[in-house]
Amino acid sequence: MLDAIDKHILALLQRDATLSVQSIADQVNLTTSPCWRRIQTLEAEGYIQRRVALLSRDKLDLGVDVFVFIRTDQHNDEWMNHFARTLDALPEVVEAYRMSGDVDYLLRVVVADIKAYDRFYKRLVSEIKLADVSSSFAMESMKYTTALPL
Amino acid sequence: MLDAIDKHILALLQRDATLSVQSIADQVNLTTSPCWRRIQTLEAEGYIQRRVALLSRDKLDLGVDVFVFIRTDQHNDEWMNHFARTLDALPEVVEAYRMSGDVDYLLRVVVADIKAYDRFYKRLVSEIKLADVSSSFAMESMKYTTALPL
DNA sequence: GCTGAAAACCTCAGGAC
DNA sequence: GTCCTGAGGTTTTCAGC
Repeated sequence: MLDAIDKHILALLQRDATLSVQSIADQVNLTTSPCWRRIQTLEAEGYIQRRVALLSRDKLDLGVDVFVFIRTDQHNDEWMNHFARTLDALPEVVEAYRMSGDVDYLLRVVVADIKAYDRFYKRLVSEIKLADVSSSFAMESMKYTTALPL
Repeated sequence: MLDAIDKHILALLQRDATLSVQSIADQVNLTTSPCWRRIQTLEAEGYIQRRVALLSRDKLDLGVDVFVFIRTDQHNDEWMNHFARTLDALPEVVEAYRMSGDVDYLLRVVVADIKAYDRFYKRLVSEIKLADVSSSFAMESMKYTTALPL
């Protein structure tokens, strides 16, 4: 299990992975050696999965979020595997969830504009058999964080 | 504007920010100096926003995603600012969008279990006046990536 | 724009307490 | 756990193409 210092280290790293071991050590009141050892352990045990760069949606002209609500009448394994592989292969799909309730799947899709979404949509429905697809556009992203609540 | 090499560099970094300048340079067929300069420029111009560590949902016992669909009858600036600040202050809210269509806002909330969601829900509705809130639980996360389609 | 090399810096691992 | 040390690697700068 994690103690308060480990949690503190994780909280710092999930906000900024460029922090040097030195500055993390300072902030959690440790010297570099034990702090470095803790980070190694957290990485080895899988608490830290990866370190990534977050890019600018604006700069890259990918300003549109579309939520796609999917209903299907297919529930066999073969179809589900095909569906999962198709989603993996589509880079515009940044999130996909199997849902409870009346909607079977929920996707978040990132595209440049409505035309780009239309192209994506056509490709999606051509590759998978879906009973019902409805799309909802986000007007504004108010919050987006990769930081988990610790 | 970005050339193919810049895009390639961004694609590599958004998958793995631990890559050394050396190894990126190799993969895009440059030497370290120009590659390093490009990365600096990409950072300075805001293409690269930040570098973060992604933590394990499983390890941290935060396995549940809840989508919260919100309708409101308040549409004035004051209410919206209060709403935005409240969402910012709630770490369980990892994403929030203002939507088109019949739902006004869509949140993704990360919690440990249903009880934790109930606590979050009570806090949310106690802090903001909302006309209608409906929650939908994800059974399974099929895809989650921070990588943008380039 | 690029190359190549040198300097500065930090990480990483070890030993002593 | 701290403190210190040093090797090794990485980042960064600089002259030259």
